[in-house]
Amino acid sequence: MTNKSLKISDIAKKLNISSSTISRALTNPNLVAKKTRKFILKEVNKLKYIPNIHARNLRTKSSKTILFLVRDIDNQFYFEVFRGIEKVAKKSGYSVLMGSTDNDLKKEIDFFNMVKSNQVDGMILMTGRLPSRKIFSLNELKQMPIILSLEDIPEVNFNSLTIDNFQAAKEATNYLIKLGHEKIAHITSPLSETRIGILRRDGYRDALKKSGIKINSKFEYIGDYTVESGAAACKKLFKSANKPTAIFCSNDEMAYGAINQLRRMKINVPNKVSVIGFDDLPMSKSFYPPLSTIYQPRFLIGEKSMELLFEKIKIQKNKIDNIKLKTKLIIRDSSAKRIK
Amino acid sequence: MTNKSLKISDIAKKLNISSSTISRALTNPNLVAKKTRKFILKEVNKLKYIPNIHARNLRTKSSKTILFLVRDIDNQFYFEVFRGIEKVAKKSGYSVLMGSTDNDLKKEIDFFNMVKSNQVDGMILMTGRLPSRKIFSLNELKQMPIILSLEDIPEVNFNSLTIDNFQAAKEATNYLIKLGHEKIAHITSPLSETRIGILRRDGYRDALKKSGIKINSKFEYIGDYTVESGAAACKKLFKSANKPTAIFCSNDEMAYGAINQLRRMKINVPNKVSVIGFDDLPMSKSFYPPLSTIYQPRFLIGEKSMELLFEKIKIQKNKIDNIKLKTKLIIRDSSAKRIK
DNA sequence: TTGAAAGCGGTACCAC
DNA sequence: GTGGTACCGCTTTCAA
Repeated sequence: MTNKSLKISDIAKKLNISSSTISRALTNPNLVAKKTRKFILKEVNKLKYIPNIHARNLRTKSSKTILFLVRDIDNQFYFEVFRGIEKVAKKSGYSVLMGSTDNDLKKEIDFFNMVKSNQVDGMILMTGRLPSRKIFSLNELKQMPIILSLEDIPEVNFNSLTIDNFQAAKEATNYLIKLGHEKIAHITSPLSETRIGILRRDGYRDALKKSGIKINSKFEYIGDYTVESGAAACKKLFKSANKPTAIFCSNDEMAYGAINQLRRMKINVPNKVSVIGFDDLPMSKSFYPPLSTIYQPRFLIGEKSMELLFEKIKIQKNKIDNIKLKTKLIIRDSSAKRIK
Repeated sequence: MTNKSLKISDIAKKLNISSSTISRALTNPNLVAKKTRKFILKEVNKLKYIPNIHARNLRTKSSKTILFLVRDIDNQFYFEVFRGIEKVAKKSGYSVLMGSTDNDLKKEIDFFNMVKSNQVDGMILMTGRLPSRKIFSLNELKQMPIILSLEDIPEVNFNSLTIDNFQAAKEATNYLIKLGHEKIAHITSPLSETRIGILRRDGYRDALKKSGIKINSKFEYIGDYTVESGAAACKKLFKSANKPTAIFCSNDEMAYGAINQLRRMKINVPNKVSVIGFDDLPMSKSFYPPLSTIYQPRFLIGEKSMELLFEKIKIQKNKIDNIKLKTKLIIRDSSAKRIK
């Protein structure tokens, strides 16, 4: 671990050229005569020089790094989003880091401080919440190079990218109705923390209402996005005398849990009960039965979020247009016509 | 995005105390008189001062950050490992970043350069390979604060932590034999890239041999860790006249694929065919049927890897003891007695 | 226990 | 197009 690491001044001395020129040759090649540049780059490569990033960042007050902050890093959903972000970021020479709050308030504040202290140049937030106003004022937050992605926080009128959750849920429910189902249950997202759950539930309710189906609160089970809650929901729903013939779940994982539980109870999916999810996780197409679900354009979500962030970094304020993306209903084998 | 960010000298001026003392109060409190310290910290908190990490890192030549490098960041396997690493790292005030090579050589070299240039203080490698000797000499690599985790590269005698893959595979196969199976197929890891696949296959073969079962190369299918390859394997295995009654898969995902394919072919698991995986991913216990598999102590793997790394950072050389961890066979519902 | 000052390794301004 | 030099913000000697 001997760290006699090479610096610009070493190369400068060796080549009898000023540090400034070396630096320029490395970061602004077109400011340097072609001949000099070639001469320098040749030596730099030969010596395998690596710039000290801390020195550079200190001087430029920029790290060319952006942070993608999520609630739980192990959720399969995020990776394609990450790749979308990375693709756009890379084009401008930025790297992307992924951070996870794990519902830890302290961690969350640390990440925001990374933005505040310029340790990263910006942040894409998918956690659906902001730190307390006691830590950062709303005004301060709005000034920061941050984009809200997927989970909007409308009260604060922050730059954001969302999908149309209401419409997507409505479409899924309408599809079930078209299949002949009337007793349609819904396993929701956790409803208190984020708005997404409410929007999807309202989409579900709206579809029922518009089709003249009475909303039955017994058919709404408040889930928490886990496989286990999907299973628990089914246990409860099918204990009752009035059993649903279809279930719309607010994410795929709960749909997995629901289907597994139905199987344990010897209730066939989709013949007896249709199940439909939300997200279209990678697993869903190889699940058994392959899961009907709402596809969210994850890669695009990442790309567009990053574009928004770049825009915000550039214009340094909060006045850019927000974006709302469309989803798509994917029909596979977990849903079928109601057999009367 | 106005960045009038506060610095130590600002506080120094305001408090009429030298910057040195402020810095000490923040990083070496016991070098500062209690009274002064309290006075300083009170102001620091009030002003919400955040140290400039680039300046600090530049000065100390250490970032208190370590890198966890994997091949594909979206593999569920890694997260608990990550948490184990993080737990140990945190105790010493270190943060952990996770990086993914995505099989991109350039990316890989970049990550190694992060270590070389002190951008991170060390690295835990789970990619099972080192960059070409043309980029880094073997000697240079060995000097670097890097630990090989899970995927050893024995030719280079690098510090490493592994699990006993041979033994684990043998145990899984023996268990199937004990259930009365003799026609046991094996879906392997990709065999050319890493040693793990070979070790597991050899463990499988050894179990058969020791039980007097003839090794049948037709029963060995070379997989690639994906769900799809598990399904493809089954398609092929069950087209033949000589069908296996049990399958040992080199990871859980291929087991998922195998089970789904068997179901499509109306072959009941576990009544007709037993399937056993390797890894015990979070999904496996809620899979249908719940998957029998080899549990790898992921959290412990993370903790121990980080401890090894700290040791290596401390003693600055490659002479620490390597570690080999034990696995555990988890029996669930995807395996059963052979029905004759 | 505290302060002054040097310096980490780059970049960017200014002059030529 | 190139060089000299100040400076980014922190830590760490050294001296008091």
